[in-house]
Amino acid sequence: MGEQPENNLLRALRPADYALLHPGIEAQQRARGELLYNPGDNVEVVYFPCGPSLASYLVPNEDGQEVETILVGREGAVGGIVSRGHLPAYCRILVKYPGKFMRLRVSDLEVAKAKSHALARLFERYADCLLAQMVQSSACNAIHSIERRAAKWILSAMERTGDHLVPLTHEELAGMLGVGRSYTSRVLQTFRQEGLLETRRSAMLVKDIDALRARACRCNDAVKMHFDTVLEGVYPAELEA
Amino acid sequence: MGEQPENNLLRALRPADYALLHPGIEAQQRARGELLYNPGDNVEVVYFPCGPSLASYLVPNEDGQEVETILVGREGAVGGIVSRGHLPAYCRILVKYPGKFMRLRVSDLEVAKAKSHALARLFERYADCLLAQMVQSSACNAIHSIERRAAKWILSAMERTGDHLVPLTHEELAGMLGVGRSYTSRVLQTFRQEGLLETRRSAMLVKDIDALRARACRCNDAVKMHFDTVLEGVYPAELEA
DNA sequence: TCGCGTCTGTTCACTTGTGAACACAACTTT
DNA sequence: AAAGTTGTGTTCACAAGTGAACAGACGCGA
Repeated sequence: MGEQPENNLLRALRPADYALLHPGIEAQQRARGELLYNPGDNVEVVYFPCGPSLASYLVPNEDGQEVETILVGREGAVGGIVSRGHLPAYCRILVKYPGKFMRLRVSDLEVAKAKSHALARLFERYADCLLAQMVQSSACNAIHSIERRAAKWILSAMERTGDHLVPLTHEELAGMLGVGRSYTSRVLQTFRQEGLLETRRSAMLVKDIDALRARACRCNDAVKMHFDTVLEGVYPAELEA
Repeated sequence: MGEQPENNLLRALRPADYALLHPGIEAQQRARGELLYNPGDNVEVVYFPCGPSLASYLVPNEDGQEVETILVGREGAVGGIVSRGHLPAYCRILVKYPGKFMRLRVSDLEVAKAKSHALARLFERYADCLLAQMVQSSACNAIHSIERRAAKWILSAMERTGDHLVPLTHEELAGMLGVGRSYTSRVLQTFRQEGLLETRRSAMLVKDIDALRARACRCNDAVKMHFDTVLEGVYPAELEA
């Protein structure tokens, strides 16, 4: 595994630091819906989504419903980022968009952090961004309409996978947002009528990104700015988006 | 400052570890509404709320509105918990309930962490709880009614300050939840009619905690369980609540 | 004790979102 | 090609929440 993986955190490492993660780090293919952690699991492995892969944090609710809080793609990683492992996971985390993930034992990562200050700092910075993402998500859920949140969600899925076709049923989207399915369909209908997107079975095809952005809340932008500030000069420039 | 402060994190430290925080750590009195950090500030100081003091994370919105995401009381601390300092703050944090705060430079705390593994572990564990709190808040805002969230908020303020009288205007409560004031008044009216609480000017007096708990969502309990699990045997037993 | 600013209770017309329901379309399996 | 399963579009009666409005209550300062 000498070549650069398509993950911003890993690419931000200098070769010497990246070398510290070998031979423990390895690429894995993960299918849609696959579980990475369940609440209560001991977190012993960290996953780095590569390319278009996406992971999703889900919070189980008392009545069995699950709500998504954040998406993590190539800009980050999941598993022991804050806890540094060996603590029970609070959320369920699953693969929302299938593809390649780099996988590493948390304990190996901690050993590497102890050896390289720069590596440790990078993960601290990312952890701070993760917190920002969650705080923003909390505020967003409190005050933004379903329409704005739906638009935000579609955009962020699209931007991270780099594909205008977002594979997602109305039901799933509704579940992510924690809202009713029929209303989601209605929102999508208005988007469709205004030419923002087309709907396919189990997917939607974004036609007019700018117009869709205008309907979405700005929460993602706020978080992206924090990523830029905190990881400025850490991520290689061409990956900053 | 030899005596034990009324903060769970600090009390969980063995004397030798607590000694590492001296002489940098000092007690301060902070007034209601005082600002601890603004977005973009460099976080150079960590505050430990003592006794009934409360700090609150606020996320500014594009239209100037601010939404609260979490409250932090004697169970925790604010400032550089995850970022470890020298990164710009993402949220505004202010004093929601006045009182004593222990104050320490983040850099001094980091030096102490480097000297004591147990101390470092304690803060890692708390950081993980903080994340859990935020994730839960996000989910809660997405799916729980204003009534349930209002009840939750009042309970958690009450439990942390240990006083049945919660000083808070309807306007403030509405602001915290990110909702309209008039609806908040209506919710409080029904609580009052059912004998759950009485309303005073700029305050509410909780009369029937159990009944109020029944109207609140269980989000706080879920988070509390995580605190118990993660900090089990770390916090002294008598402080675990 | 008077006046003023703030907080409260309540109303009203309106928007947003719910949840169940049902016909139909699109894929899958055999 | 038939049967079954899953997703879609749409309706409907209803619940939850908004935001402006206003009268009056409270408590402070002069």
